Amino acid sequence: MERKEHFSRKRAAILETLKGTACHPTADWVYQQLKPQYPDLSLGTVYRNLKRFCETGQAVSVGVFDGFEHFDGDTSPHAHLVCRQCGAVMDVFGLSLEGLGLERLSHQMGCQVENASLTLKGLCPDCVKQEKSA
Amino acid sequence: MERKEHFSRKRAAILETLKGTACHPTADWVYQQLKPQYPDLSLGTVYRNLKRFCETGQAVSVGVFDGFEHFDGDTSPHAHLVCRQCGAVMDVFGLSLEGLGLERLSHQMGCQVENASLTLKGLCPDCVKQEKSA
DNA sequence: TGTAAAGTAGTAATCGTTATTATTTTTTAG
DNA sequence: CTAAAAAATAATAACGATTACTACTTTACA
Repeated sequence: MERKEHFSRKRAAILETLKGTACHPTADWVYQQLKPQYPDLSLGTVYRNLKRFCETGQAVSVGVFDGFEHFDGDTSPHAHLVCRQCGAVMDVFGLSLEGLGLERLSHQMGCQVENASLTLKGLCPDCVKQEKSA
Repeated sequence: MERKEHFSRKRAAILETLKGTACHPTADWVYQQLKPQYPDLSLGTVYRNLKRFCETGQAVSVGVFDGFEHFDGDTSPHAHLVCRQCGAVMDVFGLSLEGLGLERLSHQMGCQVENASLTLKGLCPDCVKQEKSA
């Protein structure tokens, strides 16, 4: 009596595209990437599957920036940098939240912390260069 | 030849409401709070002023959760806990990002970090209690 | 293959947010 | 104390990312 997943070709392609990029794409970006290969792909399908991946833990939402939700196929804990100039979202590794004392704090507050996300805002390397040369 | 700000009564009331609550409200929440006292208040005015406060540094956006942008009148650096059960957004003080080495990292990456926000997800104290008693 | 469950395409609907325009409020000059 | 200019607002329409819906297609499995 258990639900059986029908793993479609398009679902696989969406997940593969998400896992294969480091650009933390929006639903529309994934859609545009796959459209040439799957001309009858529907944008709704991309939205539905991205949402599903987040629920099943195969992906995470990085957040909503400038009105667009960005996704990440890398579910390992790491931070992100959002560029205020070009809107790019980049991985930032090497910032461990282990030493912050989250466990002790959640015990003190009486809450339950299941996830911690660190988001930096500023300028990406490319936009830093452009600003210097200007 | 400089622009002069006309500080209206409603703008002051919106900022006061935002500064006077710890609930990290949405635009609509602020609107509902002020509606009894200002019956002709327009929701657009609340949106416009909240956006303006963020631009002028009088407030910050905590992020978009479940489709609603949440604001905070406390611009001092601190983290937030978003409850997945009831949607509440709470302040979390006592988590300093000073020791993470952001400066060294931004120098290594060649980027420019202007802001760092830490957002925790899980259960707020109230929902932890409810879950225990269930 | 055949059948039922799951998935998708195409389109309409939803709804938080923003833009627009006429009107009102605020500032400041005379 | 007026009055004109600048800024702000109310009311409404428009926008656009996301979701819902329905008929059709694909997948899993006997």
